[in-house]
Amino acid sequence: MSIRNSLLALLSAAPAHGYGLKSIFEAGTAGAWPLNVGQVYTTLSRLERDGMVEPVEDSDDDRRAWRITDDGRVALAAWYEVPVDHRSTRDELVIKVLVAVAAGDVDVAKVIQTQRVATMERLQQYTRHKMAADPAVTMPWVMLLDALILRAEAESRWLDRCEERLGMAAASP
Amino acid sequence: MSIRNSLLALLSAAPAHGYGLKSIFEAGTAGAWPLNVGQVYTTLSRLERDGMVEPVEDSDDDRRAWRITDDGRVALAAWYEVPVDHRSTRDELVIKVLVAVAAGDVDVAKVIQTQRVATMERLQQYTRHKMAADPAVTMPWVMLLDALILRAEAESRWLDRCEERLGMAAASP
DNA sequence: CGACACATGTAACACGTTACATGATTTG
DNA sequence: CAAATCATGTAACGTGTTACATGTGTCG
Repeated sequence: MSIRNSLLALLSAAPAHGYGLKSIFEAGTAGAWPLNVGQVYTTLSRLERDGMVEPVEDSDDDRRAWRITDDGRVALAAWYEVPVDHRSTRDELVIKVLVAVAAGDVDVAKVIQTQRVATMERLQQYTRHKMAADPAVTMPWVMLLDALILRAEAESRWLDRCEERLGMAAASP
Repeated sequence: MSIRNSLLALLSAAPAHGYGLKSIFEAGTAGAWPLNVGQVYTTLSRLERDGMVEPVEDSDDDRRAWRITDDGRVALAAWYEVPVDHRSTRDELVIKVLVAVAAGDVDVAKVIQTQRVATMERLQQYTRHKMAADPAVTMPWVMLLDALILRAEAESRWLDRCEERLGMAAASP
């Protein structure tokens, strides 16, 4: 629902047309998540179907502009008010490790090691980016980097802890 | 693809039937992500269509057991070998905050505050669970708790940092 | 006997993703 | 003029999710 709600959010500030929404979304998320234009149009159709947006008629323009409806604003407010809950989001790394343990026939230590190497490499990349970035750097870009760094650090710590726990379990039956 | 790959992973250890896979998956992920049985059957059909699994014929049993194929093992190995990359996964919280900033007409501080309250509450819950859990507690359950705690801590720190940055930006144009 | 776990499956739909077709406008 | 950007849209498909229909076995 992230894209759906994002479009709604961007339209709440001002009406816009499909292509514009793509640009605003990508700029606002620092280009981290490229958005296929086609998806914007399909998502807008679905939002219209659900009464969340409506076309703005303007005979002088062959582009189709969209406006958020009152129902749309209600849905948007709900998105902002209800906190994100990670328990309900399946985390692929956690699943991968837990399932590897459950399966029993997998070299979990190797999986953890592979992941950690990648995570640490990325962590260095992010840090380098942040250093290189002058204070004049854009807001979304820094905020995104912060998020990636903190997440990578947490992940690295989790991997360490998993290794410990699995080592202990292997030592004592 | 998490469920798809998880089923493949569980079948790599031993053949199993649909209902059994549901149970093993849920036990292996500490009940955190309940799996609708129907989904197991649809996913198995798709895996069969793609040549990843095949039915085990056994006339003595009216249940349908499944076995992983060689192609399935190749796909599974790829899953284990390719590290998870968070840059490609859209993080709903990050999107929400960045989009709120981009939209301009949203009380971002309030969104951050709401999220932080929820995050801190959950953090306490997790910690309590961990304390209550005797050392005899199951492996997947502790590993999952570790993951949730570390993620919540990282999230809380990120929210703090966002608040700071936004405060600074508001102070100096 | 009734409730619950075991067991299989289908139908319908949600969102997300890519590829494709098509054309106007801008800019080097 | 050619290439890039702006601009709209459709078709087809992928995974995930829920609701529904249906039946057997077991245990208190």
